[in-house]
Amino acid sequence: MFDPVCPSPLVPFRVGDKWATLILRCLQDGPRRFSELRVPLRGVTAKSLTQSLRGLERDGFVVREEYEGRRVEYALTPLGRGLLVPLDTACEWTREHWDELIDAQEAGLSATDH
Amino acid sequence: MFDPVCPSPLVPFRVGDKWATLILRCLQDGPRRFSELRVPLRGVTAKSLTQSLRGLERDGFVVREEYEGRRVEYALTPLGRGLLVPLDTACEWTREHWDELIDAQEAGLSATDH
DNA sequence: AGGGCTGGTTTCCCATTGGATACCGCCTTA
DNA sequence: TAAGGCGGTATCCAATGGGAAACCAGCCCT
Repeated sequence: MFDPVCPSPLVPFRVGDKWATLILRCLQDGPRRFSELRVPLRGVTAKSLTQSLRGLERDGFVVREEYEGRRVEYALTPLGRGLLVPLDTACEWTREHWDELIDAQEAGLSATDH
Repeated sequence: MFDPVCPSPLVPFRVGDKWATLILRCLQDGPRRFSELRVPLRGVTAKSLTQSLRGLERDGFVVREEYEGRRVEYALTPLGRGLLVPLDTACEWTREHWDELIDAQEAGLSATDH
């Protein structure tokens, strides 16, 4: 899922911007630091990560907590945690219909090639 | 929902491009013609509608059926109909948490104003 | 014969998204 | 004291998304 060559862009569901769902998923097991998020989200630039986090924060899905020193943690709010529920439904549907999705897409693509 | 001043862009869920979910919703009660889709989808240009329909068709969520004369109908495929299920879950979650979403968003906005 | 409707296509243009890169102040550690 | 990690910002740039407007062929109606 976090692999740069993963086909997740094929998934018809998106939440917010490109990285938002992945960030929510990264936070589901507890708060994470900025640099801890950059590891699983391979390929995300600092700018994009900041942008997405600011968006999620502005919309109340994530809180930014600054501790002593420069330590900063991002955590889900109750609202953000709630958002994971329908997101999981969507992910599960996608997994269940993955083969159909791929087949339909390949059929659609080969229909325009010729 | 189809009103041009409707706040649906605030919803954190999107499927495909800007018009895709609305098109799917328009098709849930049966096939519709191109011009029939333009009515409820107020403000959609012919180009955008064509683009979205081609995308949904390419991905196997919608079929384009050309009948005698120039009559053309768009209908959901089984896959497209299935997609409505998790989409409904997402819509319902959004409706249930609408007030929280709005409140959180206003709080987030006023935090940057000052 | 002309005007309108249907189902688009084409062109142009602009705003937004997001990647690459360089840079930054602060802090800890060696 | 220098090096490196942390948590970003600033700048530039290319690709994409999507609206506006013009156009079009084929049909139907009068």
